[in-house]
Amino acid sequence: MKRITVLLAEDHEIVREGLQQLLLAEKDIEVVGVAATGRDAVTLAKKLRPDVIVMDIAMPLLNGLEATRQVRKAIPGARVLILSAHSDDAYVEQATAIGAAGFLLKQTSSHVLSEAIRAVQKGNTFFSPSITKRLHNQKSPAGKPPVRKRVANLTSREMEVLQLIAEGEPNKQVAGELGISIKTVEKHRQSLMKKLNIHDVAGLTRYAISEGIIENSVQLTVV
Amino acid sequence: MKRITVLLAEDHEIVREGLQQLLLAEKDIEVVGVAATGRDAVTLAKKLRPDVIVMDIAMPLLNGLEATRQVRKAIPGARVLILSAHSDDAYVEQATAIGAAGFLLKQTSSHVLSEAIRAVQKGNTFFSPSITKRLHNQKSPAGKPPVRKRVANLTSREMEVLQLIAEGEPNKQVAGELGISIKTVEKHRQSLMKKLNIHDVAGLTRYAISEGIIENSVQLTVV
DNA sequence: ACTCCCGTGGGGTTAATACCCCATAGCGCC
DNA sequence: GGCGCTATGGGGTATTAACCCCACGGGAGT
Repeated sequence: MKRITVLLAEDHEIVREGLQQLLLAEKDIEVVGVAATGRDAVTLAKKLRPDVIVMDIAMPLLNGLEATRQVRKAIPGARVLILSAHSDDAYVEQATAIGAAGFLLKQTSSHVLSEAIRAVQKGNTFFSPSITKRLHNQKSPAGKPPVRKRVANLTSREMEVLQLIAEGEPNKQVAGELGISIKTVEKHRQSLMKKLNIHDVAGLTRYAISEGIIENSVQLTVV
Repeated sequence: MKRITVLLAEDHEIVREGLQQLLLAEKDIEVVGVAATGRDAVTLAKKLRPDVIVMDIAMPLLNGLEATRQVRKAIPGARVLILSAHSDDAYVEQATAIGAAGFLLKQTSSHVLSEAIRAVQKGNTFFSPSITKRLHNQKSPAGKPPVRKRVANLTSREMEVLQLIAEGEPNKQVAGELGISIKTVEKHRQSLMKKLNIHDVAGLTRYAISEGIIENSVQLTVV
């Protein structure tokens, strides 16, 4: 029997290994890779080509939604199952917009995880029951649902840079992690500042938090 | 052999069951109860009297720190191991102040969890390495109380400056509004950076938001 | 009385940022 | 083919931030 290969992207190691342990009990599922950042998730997804990618949203360096976008750009058929602690409408909406195959809340029962993975692998979609319910409630045909367009008109690269800025990284470090020159980072920085009409780091950080690009109070003090 | 009895308090079911699965592999540890809210944790702790309580901070109804306080009030000898995604100094300080036996970050390796449980059960304390390091940097005596200084307690002036920084004002503007010199603003800035162990504007902004010093949702487009 | 801390300022250095100029290459689109 | 956009880089400059040094006066403890 061919087992379903899974890439697990979740930044908290204890949680990640817990999930791995859970999936270990499923005989038809095999975790072939794990990632602690969105960037690693993208890299490993290209390399391993797993059947399903289980992707947490709140991750350092590159958040799960942006990582999903990049993965699906590189591998159009990739099946991504979003795993999130929060069920903000903006998250769900973005997830579906970028072609995520499912959206699972962390507060749902754990045995649902394997079900969702199987469903997604088959080409179906899988959303947490509470989310499905809410989507239906909101599917009012009347008027205009406040469908806020993504995040301004930022490009994928600008979103990446924005996240790293909001996580407190100086341009030099951003450049190193993205493998580009400081000048290019500066360019992206200025572009997104112009687009957002926000011209200081504090404002960008507040924006990133309010848009869910990063979690509130991310402590990245490596020290 | 008497196994160490553990009460697991964590609101996200998937994560909780993952942890449970992890602990299932440890032959000397037995999870005798689980709780999804702080209130349940307190109730179950009184009823089950476990050797160790593993307590997440972010939980509905009653957060983990407050739950810990109540548990230790009812059961003075209770051993509580705090489990948190964030390592804010304020959290750590509060945790030690209310008599938590340990503080574990979710981003530490999972096998540390069982080690920490064993240490705590024996009456020792257990803190994540990175936290220990930081506590030492803040020059606490090597004695029993790991910390006694008010770590995150800023002076009112520092609080003022922090708010203005987080709102995106440069030092010059802050100085103007407070009617003091730029040099003094710089001084306050450095003082609070040292106290919070946060050394960039983005981090200060995140901290200010997480502490409720400024609002998140509002866009302060002063420019 | 004496120390500790707070608030107030000044002097520096080095690094980083915000903002201009410029260019090349690739891509989709009409 | 040209147009717009994206991403990549380089050259500047002026401002700001982060981090040292130093000082003085005034309250609050002990």
